[in-house]
Amino acid sequence: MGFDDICNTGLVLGLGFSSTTDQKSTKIIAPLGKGPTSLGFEPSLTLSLSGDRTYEQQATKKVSVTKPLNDDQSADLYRQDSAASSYSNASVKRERDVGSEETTEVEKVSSRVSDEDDDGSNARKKLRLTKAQSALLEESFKIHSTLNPKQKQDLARELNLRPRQVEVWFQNRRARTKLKQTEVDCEFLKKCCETLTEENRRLHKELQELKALKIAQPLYMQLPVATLTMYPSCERIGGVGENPSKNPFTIAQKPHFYSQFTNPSAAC
DNA sequence: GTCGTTGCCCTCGTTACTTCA
DNA sequence: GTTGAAGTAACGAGGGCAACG
Repeated sequence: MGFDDICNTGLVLGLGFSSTTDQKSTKIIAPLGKGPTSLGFEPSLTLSLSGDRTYEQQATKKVSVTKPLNDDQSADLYRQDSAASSYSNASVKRERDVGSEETTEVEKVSSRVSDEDDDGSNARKKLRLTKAQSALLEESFKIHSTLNPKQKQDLARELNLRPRQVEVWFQNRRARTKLKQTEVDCEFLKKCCETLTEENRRLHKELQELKALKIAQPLYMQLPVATLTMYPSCERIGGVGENPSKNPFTIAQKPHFYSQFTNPSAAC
């Protein structure tokens, strides 16, 4: 007896993925309003992820980037800053130290970097931002995950950092945020997978029980309908209540030809 | 209107450095 | 003091978009 036999019993076990599946048996709600949008699918059974863009900056990215370019003031500021640079390399050109003239004692680290810049050494510089700097950057990030040139300039001036440093910090911050969100999404999907696996296992077990019941009781020995116990899942699959005529268990609802031999207590 | 170029910014992946257990 | 892991600043590559000629 194989799977085909199961199918021949007239019992139907439905467990699959569909975007419109009635999912009342498993109620999993995304813990976050944000979903794993990086994945190209939505587990349909209960993983009705919102589909909201996880990172709103995706939508606002170009706005925040391009809009300021239309702002003559900020664009001029940026161009002015660019013009002040004597570097030709694009990446180096960004390394403008606009705030170096306002160095304070708080920013000794960044000052050190500026000094090294003056050396012209090509060694990679790495500084640790002060707590105050990090706090202000975080504060700004909460408000805007991306910065327009003017905001960048202002923030850099306020922090006594180069605009490029602010820019890099925001880039890295976005990356870290995305990474964290991905990890959260991953955990969520793992839990969903476990739940679905468990549900699948349970339904298979249920099916086996029903199958065994079917075998134990030949057709002419079917129990009267009143004695049948309908499993909740079967009710769902069978559509009981919607249209009784489509009930897969209707065979016992009609008086059977051999009903006089029916023995509810027959165990074999 | 279309095309090529330029400039800017982005993400992604990586490297290098710092901090901490 | 050493070491490995984690965190993170910095970088380069590649791509998208807008402005311009």
